[in-house]
Amino acid sequence: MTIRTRFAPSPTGYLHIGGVRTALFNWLLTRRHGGTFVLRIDDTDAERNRPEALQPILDGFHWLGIDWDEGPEVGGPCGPYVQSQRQHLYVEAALKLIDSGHAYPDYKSADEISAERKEAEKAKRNYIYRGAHRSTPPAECRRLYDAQRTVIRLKVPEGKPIVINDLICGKVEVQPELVGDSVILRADGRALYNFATVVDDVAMKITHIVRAKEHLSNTPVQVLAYEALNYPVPQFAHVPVVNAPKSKEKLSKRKMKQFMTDDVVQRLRAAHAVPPDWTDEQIKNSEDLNPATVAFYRVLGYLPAALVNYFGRLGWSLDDKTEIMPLATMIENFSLERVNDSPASFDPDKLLWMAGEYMKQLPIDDKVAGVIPFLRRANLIGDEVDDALRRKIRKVIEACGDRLKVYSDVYLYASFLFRDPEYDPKAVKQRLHKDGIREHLTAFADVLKTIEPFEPAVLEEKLKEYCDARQFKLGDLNHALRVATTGVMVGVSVFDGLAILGRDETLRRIGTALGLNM
RNA sequence: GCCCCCAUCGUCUAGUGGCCUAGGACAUAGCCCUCUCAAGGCUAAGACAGGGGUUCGAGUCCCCUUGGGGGCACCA
Repeated sequence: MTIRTRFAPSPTGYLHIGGVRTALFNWLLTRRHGGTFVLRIDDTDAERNRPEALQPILDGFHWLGIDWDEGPEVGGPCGPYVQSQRQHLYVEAALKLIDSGHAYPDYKSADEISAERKEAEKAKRNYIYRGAHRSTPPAECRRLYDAQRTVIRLKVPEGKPIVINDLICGKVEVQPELVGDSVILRADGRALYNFATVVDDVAMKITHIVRAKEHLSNTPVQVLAYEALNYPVPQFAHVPVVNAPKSKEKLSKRKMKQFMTDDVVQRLRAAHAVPPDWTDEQIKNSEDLNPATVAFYRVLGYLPAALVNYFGRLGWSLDDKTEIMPLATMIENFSLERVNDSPASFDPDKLLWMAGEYMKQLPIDDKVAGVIPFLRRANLIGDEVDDALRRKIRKVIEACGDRLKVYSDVYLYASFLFRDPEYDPKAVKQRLHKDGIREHLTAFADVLKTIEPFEPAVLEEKLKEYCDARQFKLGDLNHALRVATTGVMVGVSVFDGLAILGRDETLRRIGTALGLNM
């Protein structure tokens, strides 16, 4: 039997990290077994559905390299893959259930029910709803419904427990008297999630439903729907939710706000990932560029392979040691048995570490190609990249070395190589206002005029010579050179930096720095 | 309130009754390297929620307690 799985996001405008992890598990399982992965858009709730909200989700998957065999863009034999276009199927199925005695129309108003529910809550009684027509004969139910449309409810059969054999949670039993007769179709014919998803999963021949644990409580109703429709119940695997960092609560945008640091805001601005007139506060409250979304990591220049590896390891493990593994290894070895039973907290620190590991392994040419869009967006380079510029970028990347964990790190370490320094007053005060620095900087500038070739190793040698001869602390002059030429205290090696700047530019900047009145 | 699920270092995890004096990774701290920042090397600190069973033997199986999470919709 070949397996068929699906991921069914609702179009919210962004791809959430928790969703990606679930999608990834589905995808890995499917690729492992050579099955078919279906992407379906669950937009039954019109209020949540914005037409432009789908593309960011598809973009996110494309970027991560998670592809689907059937769904939007690619089509397939079970389409359409958008629930709003399948409404007639849900109506059809619901009517079938009325005729077979598994469902009934219900005329009690939502207000009345919620009032009863509130009352029950107040009295600390459990509220399980059963509609008036649950014992009305099917033909009569149908006559009533045809005469006056209303909501249709699924009739929960009493007597035997509902059993779910979950691939991750094991056997879960629920007593039917604890499950209310839930609405499957609204009066206007729109289906509810619990019903639409079953009808679609049946129509799309889904064999394995891998989804977040929060759906486990919905599952009994869905199982009843399968049984009522007389379809085989698929395999369920409820994966534990992803929690917020160092937290026991589900990951949410609000919980991630603390990771919108000033550094992040600066990078987002530099990359022009947000409108220039936004305030810091607006950026920090952004809906789609939030540390709980995939797009956030994309605009900061995380490598997609690192995200896939990280999320693949969140809640699943290969063995007792392996952290970094090629995608092929993950696919070959993925199994639901090794998915943890308990929730896992998302750890941005570990993700960043992993991003660095992937960046280290990336061939230099790929790094150059990858960093160019980031330089461009920040206006550090223009649209044209000629050979000379490409060589320079290559040198910059080499100089950055392992400092570059994500592409936006280039802003931090190497911006000065593409534009004039922005002198940080603190750096100037600390490094340029020391005793003797001005004199030595001036004198060493004369040395720089004669250095040949103007390359890192030679520069380093000459600086050492200069300092040794005058018994001056090498570090002090070095730091001064850095601040004079870059404006800041952190960056690539001073010698690499000077060599890339070139002699004339280096001397010009030292001159500027010496004239600085800060 | 009711139902369901979960429980190993701060975090991700290994552990499927003896291989466990509980292993690895991130983060943390110290030292080394060093022109800053990274990277790298070495070291340290750090966990079986508690209580009962079962067993020759329990992190591992069972029960209870506690703690946490999710759900109880004409949301998905």
